[in-house]
Amino acid sequence: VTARSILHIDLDAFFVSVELLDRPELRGTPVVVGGTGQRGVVAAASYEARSYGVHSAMPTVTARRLCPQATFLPGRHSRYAEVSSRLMAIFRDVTPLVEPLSLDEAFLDVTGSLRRLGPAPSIAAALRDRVAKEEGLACSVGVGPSKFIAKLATEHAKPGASPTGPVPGRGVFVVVPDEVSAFLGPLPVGALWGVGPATRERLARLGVSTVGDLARLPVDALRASVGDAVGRHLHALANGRDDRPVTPDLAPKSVSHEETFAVDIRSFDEVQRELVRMADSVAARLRASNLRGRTVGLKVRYSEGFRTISRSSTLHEATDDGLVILAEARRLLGDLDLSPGVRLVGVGVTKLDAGEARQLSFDGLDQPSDASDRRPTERTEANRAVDEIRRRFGRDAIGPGRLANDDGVGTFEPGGRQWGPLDGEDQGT
DNA sequence: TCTGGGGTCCTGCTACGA
DNA sequence: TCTGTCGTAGCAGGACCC
Repeated sequence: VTARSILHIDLDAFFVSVELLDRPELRGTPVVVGGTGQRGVVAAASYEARSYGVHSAMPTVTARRLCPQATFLPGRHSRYAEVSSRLMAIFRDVTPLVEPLSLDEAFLDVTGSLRRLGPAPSIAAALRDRVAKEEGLACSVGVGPSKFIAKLATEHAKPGASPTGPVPGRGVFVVVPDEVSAFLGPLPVGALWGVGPATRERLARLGVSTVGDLARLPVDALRASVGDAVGRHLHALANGRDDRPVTPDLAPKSVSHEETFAVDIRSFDEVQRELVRMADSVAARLRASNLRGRTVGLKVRYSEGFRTISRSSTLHEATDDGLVILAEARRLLGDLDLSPGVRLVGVGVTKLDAGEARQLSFDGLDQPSDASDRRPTERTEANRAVDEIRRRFGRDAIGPGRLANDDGVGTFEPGGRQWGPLDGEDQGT
């Protein structure tokens, strides 16, 4: 078996770097992209902002306290997606085996490209040059014999931040097969993909703090502590075993939309109104991806204790119709007590199937669909028309009647992604 | 204190049929 | 017919990732 050559590419402070392309005057200053309201979190921070202790997932309120002079930007998901698709195209020039992990990260299996393009570290360096030249963006690349080693290697390639300012990174970091154990051994267990605070705490109770400690632990002790599947997986990783292939075109397994409100909601009517918007958004995205889902899920998070509950149920057949999803979400909402104050509501769909071409025969026209009295093919036609109108005139051009104002104008915003709620006064029109 | 949004995967429980 | 067991599916919740 010949060793594989896997690259893991990670764009440096991606969202911020894209913003700087459009606002070069902010270069070299602290910039934070993320929710701008009271309940948002940081999605990305420039290395200048990181020197003040700001990091992603930190509440924006905390970031403002640590670095009040930073420029806070709300984030433009569609712009990042557009740049990301060009980056992925560059990666696919090197190999068709590109597995995007997110907008700013991907695995590349270049094993089959070595004869044509040279050794993996040279491919990595060439890719960095191309991304810099064509997109004006910096990225870091990890090279290793497996996905997991390549990903860890990237951490050693990235820039950093110290209290005195940004620290340049190596750009490319290579771990060759012979060096895997020496590379892994001293790393903290938290460096392993899949070890978060909860698992780290359990491992600490077993006296495990480094990957080397974990590798020496009997697999059965590990399974007893963290569960069967997780235990086996971590034991293999700690011993440098990871044969997961780089898989392009992974099909999505769920589609969801959730929102945290700037101010808690207590009324049933308000929650219902949000459900209309979210079900519409999820359905539109399903149709855009030619998918349909069978299990509908509802998520409600209370402010009190940050407690989250979820309810789900499985339909007789898969759907991409907002009304069907809405009806099920409403049923799941049922008699939940909303009086403590709801900070987040979400609607999602799982158990996805490819939405095969619709049967346009007259079969089944006599039965009403689950959610409305209208006939299924009529609903399909209506949904198609809505999708077409939105494609031509924008997302706000048409939407569920319940979301319209008295004058018939609505802010439907079905698919917009945000990084936290807007400030109260900006929300809802 | 404060903790987004969109995901994946795993676990524990229950119900159910063979 | 009753009882235990096993595999599987559905569901709720949690951990984790970027």
